[in-house]
Amino acid sequence: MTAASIRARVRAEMTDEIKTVARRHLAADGANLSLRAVARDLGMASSAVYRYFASRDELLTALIIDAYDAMGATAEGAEAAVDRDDRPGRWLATCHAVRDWALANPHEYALIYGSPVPGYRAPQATIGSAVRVPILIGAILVGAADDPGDPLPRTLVGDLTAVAEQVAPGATPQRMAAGVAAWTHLFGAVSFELFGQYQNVIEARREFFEYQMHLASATLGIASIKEKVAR
Amino acid sequence: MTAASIRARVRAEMTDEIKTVARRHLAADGANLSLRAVARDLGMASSAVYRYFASRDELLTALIIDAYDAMGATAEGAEAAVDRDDRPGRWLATCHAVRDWALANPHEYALIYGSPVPGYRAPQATIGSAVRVPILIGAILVGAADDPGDPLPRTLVGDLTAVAEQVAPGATPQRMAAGVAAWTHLFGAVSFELFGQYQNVIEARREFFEYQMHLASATLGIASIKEKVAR
DNA sequence: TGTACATCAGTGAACGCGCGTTCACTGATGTAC
DNA sequence: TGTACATCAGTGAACGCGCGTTCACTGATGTAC
Repeated sequence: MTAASIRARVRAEMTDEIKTVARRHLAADGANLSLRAVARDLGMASSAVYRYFASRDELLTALIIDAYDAMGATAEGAEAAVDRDDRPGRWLATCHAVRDWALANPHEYALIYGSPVPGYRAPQATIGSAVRVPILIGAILVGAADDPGDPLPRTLVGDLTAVAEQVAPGATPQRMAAGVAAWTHLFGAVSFELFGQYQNVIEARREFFEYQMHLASATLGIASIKEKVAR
Repeated sequence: MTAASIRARVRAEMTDEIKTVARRHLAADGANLSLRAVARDLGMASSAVYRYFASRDELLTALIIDAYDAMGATAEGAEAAVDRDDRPGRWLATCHAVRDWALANPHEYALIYGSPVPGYRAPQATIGSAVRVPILIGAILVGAADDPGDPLPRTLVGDLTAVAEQVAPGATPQRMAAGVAAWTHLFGAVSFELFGQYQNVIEARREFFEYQMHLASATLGIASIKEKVAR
């Protein structure tokens, strides 16, 4: 029995090692990652990798799930460290955690938020991990003061009620719309920075990001910390 | 002399044909476009393509410039059709033009706004075309009413003054910051829609996009058409 | 505790394919006199 | 208008490389009695 569990642990370690090397290769090859190159780096025959992953796509899927989970965990940790009543603080902490993780792991970020890999279809299994940051944002906006912005058009109420059920039970559809917009803006900003659109445009990247996410929090309707005091 | 110009025209047509076929291939291969496959589709030897493009990268560059120009031209056309005094209308027309073009040409969009192609570095020559939409947005916000949002931190004034000089001479740094934020949000929204992040989240895509860009225009400080009346 | 068998990790060769780029060449089209 | 030469588009073979996946296999490690 111990023997079996040792075998299992060794197997898990080898699996991790393959993923680690594969992550390194993302930098050079992007999403058209080469199994053979990974095996070469590990000093093993390319066929041996098939003991651990049934195909290249399965390895890619594992990397994608790991990336979502790593980003999600970092964001959750940063957000949890902020006073529960300080919604703007929680929002900004989440934003910075996402951006910091992306800057530290640009190729993994590109894997999950870049252009889709041609010929690759993400399986359902990735969703649970992909949704961690959205859920975090949802939690921040539930129960905040009045709905922000102009009223939500009738055509959108259905969609956003459904989203709220999944991600932020109790949020109004209108605030949920602001949440999805803020989520979109957040990842738009990180992608622009990482994908080079700010080159020769913005130098004070972190400051501009913070200012931008501050503007977004106004749209979210949680801009002022005074809300806390007022209650 | 006519003979020479015929030769030049035939050459230009062949160049276009190669690019057209290459654009078709973007769908299948993404940015790791295959010269040989393009040549095969054209019924010519792969070496013949080298009469027209010195390398695969040069073909890619041509496609990138064309894509920026096509998107820029569409956006300019749509924006020009709106009453000059109607800033929100001009902004929304620009947004919809960008989105419509992206939906109609998803792989070209991915080429210019997706993850960078590994090993490819865009030459300076692309900048002029890349900047057409930013310039359009700049023109919309120049001369609008008061600065929107909270004051711009001192650390950002330099960057945004420089941007304004390039893209919207006369705009204040603070409004320019709102402009860059809106630009970021616009392309963030289009990328999320195209890259599949709204799958099973938002069904009424066009309506949500419009609502989102309407929220963004509030941040831009041009939300209300009343501004026009007030003057 | 010792032995027979089953499981598993890893090998190395092979299949069948694709790629970008170069090079010597042919033949048609243009240019200059 | 006719001829000699230069330019250019396109060919086809070759170089040297890489890829994902399969398959029969060896040898070590575990399991059951």
